Amino acid sequence: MYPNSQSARHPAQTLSLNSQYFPPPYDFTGFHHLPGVGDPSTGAWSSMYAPREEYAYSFPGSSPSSAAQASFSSPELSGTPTTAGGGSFNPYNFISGQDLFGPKRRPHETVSGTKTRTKDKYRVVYTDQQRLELEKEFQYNRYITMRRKTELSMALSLSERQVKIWFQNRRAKERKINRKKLQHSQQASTTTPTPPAQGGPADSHVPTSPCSNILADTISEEY
DNA sequence: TTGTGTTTTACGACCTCC
DNA sequence: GGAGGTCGTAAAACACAA
Repeated sequence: MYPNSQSARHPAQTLSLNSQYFPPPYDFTGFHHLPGVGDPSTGAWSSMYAPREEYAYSFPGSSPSSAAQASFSSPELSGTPTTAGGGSFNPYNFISGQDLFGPKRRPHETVSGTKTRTKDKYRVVYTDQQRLELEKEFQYNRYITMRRKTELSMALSLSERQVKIWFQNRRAKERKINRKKLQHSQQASTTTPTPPAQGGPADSHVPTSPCSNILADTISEEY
């Protein structure tokens, strides 16, 4: 259940944060609208793969950041009441009415009679900027450290709990994707006479990164 | 517009580790 | 015992075909 429990618990502590990290182009199929964001050809990702020290958060308004300055035209930023940015991103004030949860769990109320959820909303929709920064961190390290969690929560106006859960959900998403790829590769291997190559297509996206061991262990668990 | 499938937040249950 | 992991799931948000 606990892949690589030795290192996965605090994986970043075993990493050299100054080491270079060149992850592969990432498939942002999960993002509904990220116009101009995430396209390696535009250099929008150029900052996200920098070593952590060079990757200090610098949002528009503080200092230029290519990724952070990407233009957002999604309804989440332009029209949704939960986002007050409207295009001008303020890292500490771009989700009015959000992050009402705080680090501690809020009292629950009954939803639909049986389910308990936090009070104000069943769930909020994170802005593209928030997801982008979370994704950047995820690409750097599948497991966030406490320090980075604190930094991210402050930078993105999310609670640490939200950041933690986002990473949990993100890892679950990756496992799900890997399972699908594995199923497809297995189906292909059963329908075609030629056996699949070692490490199959499901592995092709795994970056060679400081966290590659963790990734390898995590992914190998799936196989 | 509406029905339907998928993705995204958020949680509870249960587990391991320190 | 607390923190944080996975897993399963609920429901909102979203995409898209008809």
